[in-house]
Amino acid sequence: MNKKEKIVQAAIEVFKEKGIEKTKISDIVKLANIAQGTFYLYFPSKLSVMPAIAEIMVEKTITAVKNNVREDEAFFIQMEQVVDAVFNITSEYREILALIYAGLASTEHLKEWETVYQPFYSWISEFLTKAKNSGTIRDSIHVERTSKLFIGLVESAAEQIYLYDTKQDDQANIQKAEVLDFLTHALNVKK
Amino acid sequence: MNKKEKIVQAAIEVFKEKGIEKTKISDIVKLANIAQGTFYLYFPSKLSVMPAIAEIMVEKTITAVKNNVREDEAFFIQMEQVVDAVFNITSEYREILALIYAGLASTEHLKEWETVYQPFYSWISEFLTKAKNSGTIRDSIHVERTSKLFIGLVESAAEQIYLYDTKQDDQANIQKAEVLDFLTHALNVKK
Amino acid sequence: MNKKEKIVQAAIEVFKEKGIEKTKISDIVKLANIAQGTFYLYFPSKLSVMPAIAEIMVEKTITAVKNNVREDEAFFIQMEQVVDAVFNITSEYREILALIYAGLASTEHLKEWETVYQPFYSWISEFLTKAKNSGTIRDSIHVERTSKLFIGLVESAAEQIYLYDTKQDDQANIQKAEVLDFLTHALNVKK
Amino acid sequence: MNKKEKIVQAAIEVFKEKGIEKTKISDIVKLANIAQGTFYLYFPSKLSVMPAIAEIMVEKTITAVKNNVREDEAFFIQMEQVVDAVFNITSEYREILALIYAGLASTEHLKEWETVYQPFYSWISEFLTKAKNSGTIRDSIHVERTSKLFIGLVESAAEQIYLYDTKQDDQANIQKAEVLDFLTHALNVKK
DNA sequence: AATGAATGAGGCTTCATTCAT
DNA sequence: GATGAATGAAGCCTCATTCAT
Repeated sequence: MNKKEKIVQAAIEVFKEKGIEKTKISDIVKLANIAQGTFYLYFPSKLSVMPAIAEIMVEKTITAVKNNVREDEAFFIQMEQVVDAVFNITSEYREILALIYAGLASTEHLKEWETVYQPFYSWISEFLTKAKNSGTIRDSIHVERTSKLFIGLVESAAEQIYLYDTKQDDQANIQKAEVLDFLTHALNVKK
Repeated sequence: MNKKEKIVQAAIEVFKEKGIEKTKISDIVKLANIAQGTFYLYFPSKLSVMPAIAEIMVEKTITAVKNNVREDEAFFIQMEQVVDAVFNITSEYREILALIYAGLASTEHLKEWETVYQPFYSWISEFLTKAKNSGTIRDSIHVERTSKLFIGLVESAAEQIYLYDTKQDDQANIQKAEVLDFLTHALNVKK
Repeated sequence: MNKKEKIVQAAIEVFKEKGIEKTKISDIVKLANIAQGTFYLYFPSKLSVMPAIAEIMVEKTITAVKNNVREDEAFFIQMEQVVDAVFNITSEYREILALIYAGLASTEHLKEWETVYQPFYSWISEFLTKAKNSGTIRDSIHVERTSKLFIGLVESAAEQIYLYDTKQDDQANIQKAEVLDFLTHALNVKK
Repeated sequence: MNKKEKIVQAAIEVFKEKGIEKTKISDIVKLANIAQGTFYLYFPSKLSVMPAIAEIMVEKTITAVKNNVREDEAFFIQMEQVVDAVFNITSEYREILALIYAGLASTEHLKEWETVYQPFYSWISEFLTKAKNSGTIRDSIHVERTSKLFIGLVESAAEQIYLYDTKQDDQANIQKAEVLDFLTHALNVKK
């Protein structure tokens, strides 16, 4: 692994562990096993690592979704699998997700966010397009715009559970079911 | 205005201007026109001001929603008015909202978030309950849980436009229409 | 003594001792017996102390000259006393003088130099005016401009001895005599 | 051009641009278009380049003086030509001259200064010797010592104009005339 | 000889926090 | 309660120097 990747990986770990505010650059380089000065060859500041981290997280999310969705299943089941995957990722990486919002929000990197998310939007768009073409969801769906609402809804639902709630698990299942039901109606899914 | 309020107002301004990470307590006290030491009589740290800010913002949101919704209108129209209000608030206070997420996320104050949001959830819950009782939306709706999805959906949609997008206005209207349509189906709204 | 003066005095000492390049701000504050952070309440950097030091040095020079010149002596003798005073100051504070040149030269403070020197120019101007009025020096002398040449000549002569030469003392006396002779002719001094 | 010369030339440029204190070795090698490590094959430190620069400047000065002085002119005219040449050099290279003083002053290289200047002193000595032998200047002149005063006077006069003054040109001519007059009397020049 | 990525010691600077007034 | 000058711990960041290629 090259030094830049090492830094990003280490930053993810440390941010997760201590939070952004309390993370020192010395923590990152220690974990990355490189010299303090080397950090500055690749990033000008602690926060400038955030977009790189965000990119990786979106990649992870897309990969998880792809891996979780069975090609041969019905749309409704696949939708459930998407929701499951997003909930799982949110659960596993909630600290990092929270800090991505924080990190991107507290800097000028905000504008990069949409770009980073684009591949996920695209995947969901195509997912919806197929269902729309096969008549599984209502024909009035605008797939691009709905893909953003879809992701926004599922992620905010997952965050409500994992980021802000202390309780979990059973709550998560209820919330998932609710989201699915909500989506089923919203998209007018034929089962 | 008493000193505590002065601090909160100044903190909102400065956070908005410079972001949380880069805001110094000295910036806040300078704008609040009080002495450095006075800050510590009211708050133990920079981030401990966040819940107070969040509270104000949720109050603003609820007030805006209440003021925007006409009692005598049909549910569908009212729903549109709710969406409008949330979009407006998000547009007007997007920096502060972003920093609230950032500020709460980057601290231990996260758990206070749900508490702070509770009044808004309650209001939407009641709003849905009335519609459910009058048969305007499908009977299978679980009002408490759906209120959270409802708010999560609308806010994430608004954020997609105002926080991350550069373009606006026309985009906003399209997004609003999309959200309404999405909700109409999700809730099975009878017009 | 207030903190600012303390810093200037300490800076003179430390610069003298270690040179500018090798002086750390921590050295200055240690000697001034103040906290590291206090330094920055008064000066933004190590070099920004230089003009304050230069001012003090010019003051010292003027004082030394004034104290060394006997009111009741002939102009030629007084001129000798002036040269003596400048040579003495240069000898005693050669490191500081060298670093003033260095410090002012290596920054943007260069322009302040003339302002700082003005009082010395004025004193010599008046000194020459009296001699000119009493017919002791040639009438064609332009006192303001000549005062600058006078000081430039004497100081560069003194620097040649004390700043750059390793040998001293006997050299100094020869140089002084030479300067005096040079000036005597330049000004056409009647003894 | 070999690497060593490249370094010296680049150092002159960068020192001129940013001042000594703020110049990094990385700046020099960047401009010299060589690798960081290569610098150390030729110089042990940033300041050790200074004597090489000083030498070049003195060479430039002597060359300028030699080129400007017409063999067949009267001493007084030649003296004017010397003053002109020194003023011109000071005007053209004032930043470098300032940094030479600064650079040599702030190190242990100070002692090398006199050595570097020796050729210029020698040239002026000989210049004065000829005038003395031909009876053009007073017989009491000690040529070696006077050469140093001569140079010191003219350079300090030029520096007062070009290093520290903002105004120029017309000022320069007045100052030159004053210096000439001063010297004429000091040396008792017969026209 | 030349390179330039990597190093890490150490100086710079900030800024939360204190406390005498 | 209010003040704000002073503090100094702590982290940032630079940049001279090295060394494997």
